[in-house]
This record gives sequence, structure tokens and C-alpha cells, in this order.
Amino acid sequence: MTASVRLQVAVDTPQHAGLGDVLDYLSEQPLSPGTLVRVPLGRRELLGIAWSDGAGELADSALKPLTAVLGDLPPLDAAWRELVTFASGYYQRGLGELALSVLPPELHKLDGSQIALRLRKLHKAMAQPIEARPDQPPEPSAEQAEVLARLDAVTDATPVLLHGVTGSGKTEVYLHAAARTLAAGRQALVLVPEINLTPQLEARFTARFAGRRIVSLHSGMTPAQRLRGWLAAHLGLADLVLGTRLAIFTPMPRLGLIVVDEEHDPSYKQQEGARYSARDLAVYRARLQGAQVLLGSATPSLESWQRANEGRYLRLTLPSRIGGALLPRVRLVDMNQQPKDRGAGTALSPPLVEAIRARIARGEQSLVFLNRRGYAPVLHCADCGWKSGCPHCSAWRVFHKLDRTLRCHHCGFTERVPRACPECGNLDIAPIGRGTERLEEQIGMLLASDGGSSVRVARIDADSTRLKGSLEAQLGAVHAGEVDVLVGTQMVTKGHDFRRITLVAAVNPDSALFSSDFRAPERLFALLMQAGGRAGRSAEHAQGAEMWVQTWHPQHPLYAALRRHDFAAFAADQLKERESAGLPPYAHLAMLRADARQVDAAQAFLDAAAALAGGIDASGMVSVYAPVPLPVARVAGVERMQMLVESVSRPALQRFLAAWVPALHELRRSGGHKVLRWAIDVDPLAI
DNA sequence: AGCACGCCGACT
DNA sequence: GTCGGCGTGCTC
Repeated sequence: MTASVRLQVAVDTPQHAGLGDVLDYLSEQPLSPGTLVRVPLGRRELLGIAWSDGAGELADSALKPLTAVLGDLPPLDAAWRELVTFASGYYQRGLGELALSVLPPELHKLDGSQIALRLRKLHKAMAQPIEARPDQPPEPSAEQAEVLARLDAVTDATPVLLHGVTGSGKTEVYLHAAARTLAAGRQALVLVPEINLTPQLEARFTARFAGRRIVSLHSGMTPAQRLRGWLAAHLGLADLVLGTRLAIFTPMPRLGLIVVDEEHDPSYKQQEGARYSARDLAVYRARLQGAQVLLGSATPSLESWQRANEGRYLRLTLPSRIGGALLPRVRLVDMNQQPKDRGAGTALSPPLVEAIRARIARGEQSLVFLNRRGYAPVLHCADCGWKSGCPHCSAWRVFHKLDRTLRCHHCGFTERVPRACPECGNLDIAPIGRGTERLEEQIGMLLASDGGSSVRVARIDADSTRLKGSLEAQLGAVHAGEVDVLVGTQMVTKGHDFRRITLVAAVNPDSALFSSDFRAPERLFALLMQAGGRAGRSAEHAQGAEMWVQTWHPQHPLYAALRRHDFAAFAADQLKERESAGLPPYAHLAMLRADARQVDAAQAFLDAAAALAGGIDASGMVSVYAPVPLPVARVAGVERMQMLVESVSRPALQRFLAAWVPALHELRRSGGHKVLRWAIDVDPLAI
């Protein structure tokens, strides 16, 4: 009879199941921590990760034995386990749940022999030499050369914040850093917000590092492709990993560099499950593995900017566009000064219409940006006051004229638009406000030239690109010069390199100035800078490039800073406000959210949670605010409430959460609360 | 969370 | 007579 040892194994046990997240099993021999195993749990058999080696722990009892040891796969190393342990603690999620959820989904399904087969195939494929001639790096500009020299001079673990406007050559800095890392025999991890929106970046890396092993990791890949890339990274066979936020958990034994492109982008924050920030974890992980971390943006997050101000990050700046191209001139249109009652003309002010006309006459393109899809956000009956509300949500249903529907953008509930008011039968129901569909129509009317030659207006938004391949087709039409004016939502402001667009206009961006979310101005500034970056990307057109902003508040400091392309001034202004209001980065936040069928149930749960908090916070440094409904309180029949927790001390907040979260699980289990679900969001982005 | 067991209505 | 509705209970 073989002596057996007691092995602790991380398995996906949800925290509220009343189990620990590291469970004990019987193993015939000690295993290296990080070894993948399969274990029985209840009537299921699950993937698990050995979390102790089991040595010295003689097992006596009725523990269940491991089902299998996946010994062909090298164990997940200590750095990976520490990253996962940290993320589990910091974001208040079960260790096993987090650890197993960041492994490739395909890995959960395979047995030992299937994994061994994939490893053999991978080794064989990777043994083939790659025939390719890599692109040579271009001669750096003086500015770039200085940034590269300063980057090369960094010898400690200081994170680097690379601040550079669109077109200033940030990618060249990433490539340089990656080349240095690869030359030193180490691996590089490059994170991007959404990989489909940055095909250019991917192309640049594959061209420069042709001959190197590059893998992509993002949710758009098939499960088998993802597993393959993950294995290549884990085995150290891949030199460069290019991926979205989920790639931050890719095990990389020789990690030497993490690049976070567009580090301010909200997509780095996971919005469900474990709500981690891949950017923040990148900084933590780099320190853990002695890697360099490079955060790049034209409009850095105020958190990162403030750390650079404090000297905790090294700030490197690329202030101008490559090739001497100028940044677009920003023109603010004071809407108070514009004639009223112009019917369809209210969409674009007369000077903007004229400017677009002039561009068309010169054979140049314009981009008109409006962050609202559909024809109009609401339909309204002038007789009885009926509005097109959603029966399941506290929101209006949007009028989509093209398919004659009313659609709720929150729950998806769709009906054909009624011919008459459903309340009073009045035939005269009218759209209020404007979305991209209507803007497209109105621009067509405004620009219809008297001579008869028609203006070609196209629209790119989530509706026009629903079909696979249609985004590419529409972008192709723009590039081919088949479009004069492009109307679009936020999705056109990201990444795409429009060579012939020389004018970008934001039709109605003011609402963010008065939002209850303290981060709204930061997002607006980033959005407008990014939109402006679409104009004049080719040197031949750059001189006359313009960014137009229609506003009722032209004197607002945000627009004043935008006009000067002065991110530093904007950031200083915002940071001053944040400091006096006690908001991040000067305070630390967590949000407790609760969903229930009835508002009262959500409210009662949060009230009970607040009552528990009083007994937990020994420091007196943690404040719990009153529960409030979300801006859209009801979605698909579910009432949503949230409660803000704040502290000037991150450790105090962390200590508080570590004690509070288990108490909340217990409250839910035994307290008779009728909440559907609750979740804690540490460092929430939207509040 | 899964996934079972378990006890009551409409079908081959 | 069974297939299947989702209530309750357990998982090292």
C-alpha cells in the first residue's frame, strides 16, 4: 500500500457555496505547486491546481483521491500563483474561482492524453524555422530618440508612462522596448483594449518581429486557438503575446516587458465576475516578475498621471506628430450664437455645414461624431404626453427608423413602431432628439447641393456593422474615397487610420460636462482627443485638419484645454477638483451592487450590509454611503441599487472589505434577503 | 454555481 | 405508465 499525502488544490468553488476555495485531496505523491490536476467535487470532476506540494502532510482520512495528474504540462509558476492570489484578495473573489476562470476554457475539458497530444503538436510546429524578413525600424525623430534613450536608461522597476498624442509614434517606442526585451531572451506581453479595433498595431508587431513567435490572445479566437497560444506562452515558446485584458493572466516564465496601449481605456476593467483592472494588474505583475511596464496613452488615466506627478512613474512625452504633421486645429462653435428654428438644420451649425462643404469640394472627407445610435432616443405624443418607455426597464425605447422599430438598448425588447399613440390614438407622434440615423438623414439634406450632385453620407455604428464583415466593407468604402461624410458613434474614433479625413466634428458632446459620474469629463476629453486624432493622419492633408466641437458652453475649461491640446492643463484642473472632493486618485472606492425583483429587497440588503459595516471598520477610516439606484434603475425587470464605500487609505479599505465580504455571504445565506445577486466592485470605473 | 434527487402534470 | 417541471441540498 502506497503512503499518500494531503494536497491542497484550488478548485472553482463559488465563494457563497460555503466551501473554502482550496480543498484537500489525497495524492499518491507530493506534487509541485502549480501542477494541474483533475479532482472529484460532489458528483462532478473538475480541473484543479495544486496549491501546496503536500509534502509532510500525511493523509489519514476519508479524503478523496485525485482523479488525475496532468503531469505533462509544466506547473504554473510561483509568479503566476502570486498574481492570482493578489488579484483574488484585492478584488474580493474566491482564489479557486479566479484561478480557474483565467485558464483557457478549453483546458477544462481535456484529459492528460489530450493535453499531451496538443503539447507534442505544438513543439513540432514551433520547431519549424520561420522564413521571414523583419521590417527594419525607421530612423527615429529627435523626440523619439530622446524618449528611447531615457527608456533604455531605466534600470529599476519604475513603471513608465508614455504620454504621446495620436500619431506621435508611441507604437515605435513599444516596438523598440519589445525588441530590447526579445534580444535579452525574455518575453513581451502587449495589451490592447480591443484587438479587432487595432489591426494596425498587430500588423506592425508581426512585420517588425517576423521570424519571432507571436501569439494573440483574445475572446474572439476559437477555444482551440486560445489554448494553443496560451500553451506556447506558458512553455516559453512564444516570444511575444498580444492580447486583450484577459491576457494579463497568461503564464510567461521569461516575462520581461508589459506594454499597456491606451492605458486609460475602460475596457481594461473587467465588468463582471472578478472585476479586475488589467492595467493595474500589469503594474503589479511587472514588479513581481522584474519586468518593465510601459503604459501608453494620448490621454492617460488621472490615476496614472498623478502617480507620474508624484514621481512613482517615469513620465516620457512625445509632444508632436511624426513628420511634422500638425495636430488638428480645434474650433468651438458657440451654439448660443447660432440661429434657432432651422428645422433639420439644428443638427449642424451653418459654419460647420460650410466647412464640410468646402472639404467635399476639395475631395476631402469629414467625420461627424455622435455617441447615440438609432434615429431618435424617444418617441413622444404631443396630445397625451405618452413616451416610448420600455415596459421592462426604466429607460426609453429608441426609435429606429430604418426597420420601423422601437428598441430598448438595455434589455433588447423590440416592437414595431406604432402608427398612432398607444395611449390616445393620436396619429401625430414625433421623435425627440437625434441619433446617428437621423443625423445621417439630416446631413444628407443639409448638404444636398442645389446643383444636384449628391453628397455621399455613410454611417458606421453598432447597427450598421451587425453583420460579420460589414465593418470592414464600410471602412473599405471610406478608404476608397466612396464617402464624403462619415457619421458614426464612438466606435469610429478608435484605431482606424482614415487617411483622407481632414475634418472631425462632435455634434453634441456637452452632456458629459454635467454628468453625475465624476469621471465623465475625463472620458469626454479622451474621446474628443481620440476623435480629433482621426483628422489629418496623412501629412499631405494634415495642415488644414480641423476638429469642430459644437457646444453651449464654449467657455468651459475642458474645451479651453482641448483647444490647446493641453492634456496637462486639463489633468491639473481635474486633479484639483478630485482632491478637494475627496475622489480618486486621492481616495479609494469600492461599490457594493445588489439586484432584486423588488426595489425594497435590494434596498434592505444594502441597508443590512451598511449596518454590518459599522461593526467591522475598526479604523474609522472607511465611509459607507447611502444606497442609491443606478442611473438606469430597472433593466429587464431587475431593480439595481448600489452603495459606495470610500477610504483615503487603500490598506484600510482592503482590510475592511476582507472582513465585510464574508459577512455579506453569510447575510445572504441566512438573512432571508431576496436579492437575486450582489457583487463588490473594487476601484469601480463608473459610479 | 452545477448537478443530483425528488415529488406532481401532459404525452407516446 | 413515463418525460420533465424546478424546489432543496450537497460538494474536501
